[in-house]
Amino acid sequence: MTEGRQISKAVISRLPRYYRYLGELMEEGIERISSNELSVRMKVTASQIRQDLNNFGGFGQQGYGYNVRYLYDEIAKILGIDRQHNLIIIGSGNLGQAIANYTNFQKRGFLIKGMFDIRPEVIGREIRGIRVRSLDELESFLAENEVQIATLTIPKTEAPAVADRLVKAGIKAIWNFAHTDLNVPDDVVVENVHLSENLMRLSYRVCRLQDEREQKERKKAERAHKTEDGRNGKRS
Amino acid sequence: MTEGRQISKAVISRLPRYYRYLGELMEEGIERISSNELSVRMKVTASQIRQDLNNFGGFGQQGYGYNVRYLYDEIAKILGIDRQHNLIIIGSGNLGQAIANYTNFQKRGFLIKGMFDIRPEVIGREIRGIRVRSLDELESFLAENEVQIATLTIPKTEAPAVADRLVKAGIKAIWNFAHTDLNVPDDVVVENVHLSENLMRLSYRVCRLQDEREQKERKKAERAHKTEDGRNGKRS
DNA sequence: TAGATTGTTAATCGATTAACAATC
DNA sequence: TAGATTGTTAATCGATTAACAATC
Repeated sequence: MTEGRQISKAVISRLPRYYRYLGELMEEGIERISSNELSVRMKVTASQIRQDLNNFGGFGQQGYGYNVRYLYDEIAKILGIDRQHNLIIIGSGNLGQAIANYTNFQKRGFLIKGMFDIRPEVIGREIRGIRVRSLDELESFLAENEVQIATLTIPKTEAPAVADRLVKAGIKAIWNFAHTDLNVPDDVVVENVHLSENLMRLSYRVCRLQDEREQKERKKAERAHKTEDGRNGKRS
Repeated sequence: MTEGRQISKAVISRLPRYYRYLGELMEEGIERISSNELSVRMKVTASQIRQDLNNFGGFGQQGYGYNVRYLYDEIAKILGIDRQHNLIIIGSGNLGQAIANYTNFQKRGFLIKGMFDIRPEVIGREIRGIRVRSLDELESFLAENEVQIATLTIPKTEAPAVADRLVKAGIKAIWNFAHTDLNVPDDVVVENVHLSENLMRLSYRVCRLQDEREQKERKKAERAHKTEDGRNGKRS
């Protein structure tokens, strides 16, 4: 991995997708692939693939292409999913449970060490063998357990205060599902999953497509109308 | 709204965030705001805000700024969240339930018309007053009900086949939570929420920050070592 | 060796920021 | 009117694509 200059955010956000496709190739038993073949599958340019990968070093071989397994492992290293990440989930509602139940995360080295909630009726319950603790225990738990990542699946009203507590307790990263932005120091990573914003983008695109369809139909109707006129009036 | 040329994806993806901040301003009772004030709150440049908004027309007024309420409503129109969107949820697991239970979506005009599953033990259950139907009923349900959007909260193995059925049944948009890409015709919108990819980006950033910290400490240790040498050896 | 395909430089394209005239 | 702030053009910056020499 070439040290030094910053790698652009756009490149990073594409890496997990490369990783996913390489995983699928491995499942298909494909051992090598050229940037061109991969570009067809992924619907991106071969140039972009080569450019992206060369940010981290030469993983390919001229005249051969890329070794699928090797590239897969290298990307895992870059993304840090070869290491173990300990995480806690704050908010044991449906979303928190969905994450706790998604076994692929544990497979990728993301280990759920604890779950927290403020609702008395859920505290003490077990979800996939993880006990739901009272949020009061947050600080003492973090003092005793090494945890890097906190998942925030709580209402937006509670999120900023909890985020502050997490930062004070030394958490390194927050995976934020609350519908609000969090203010944290520079050395704390926040990755937002704003589902409602995602749904609005979907809405925009649906509406634009609908508008297009309607416009097309209007034009069609207009043309039909003109032909009608032509029939009744004079023809050139 | 100025018709014509395509608006860039980057602009669209920022609109929901503007919308969120404008909503908060309204709650605070703020009636007008300048691009500069807003830029401070949102941590973007004022130039970008003005440039973004002017893609859709002049919503502001020189010497005054923007009327919060007016801008809020205009963005809602652009995003199409002033209209009603009917949706179904396919997969009634934790993630599907989380979406069904998130009342803000209904508030924004996204109405959940039905839920579907293949697991016999959940079919017939009610979630927030919505009955979980067998996936076998999908086509007949869509024939009888006007539904634009389908939310896919099912395993990646099932997703492509279900997506095909949805497209055939005339669905206009898929909100895809399955960890796979879907192949659909051009006139069907897909918005992906790939949580595992999001988590990998988080992992990358955590690791880079950790590496930085470690490097700093190493340098510090080196410096300390040199000083040590200096003490024992000669000083200039 | 010849053919294939990478790694990398150069060219293009698009998005962001700066600047300022228009105007409320 | 003077001051403020937009709308918009121009300048800069960054990301994507094309091209090709290097090399397996």
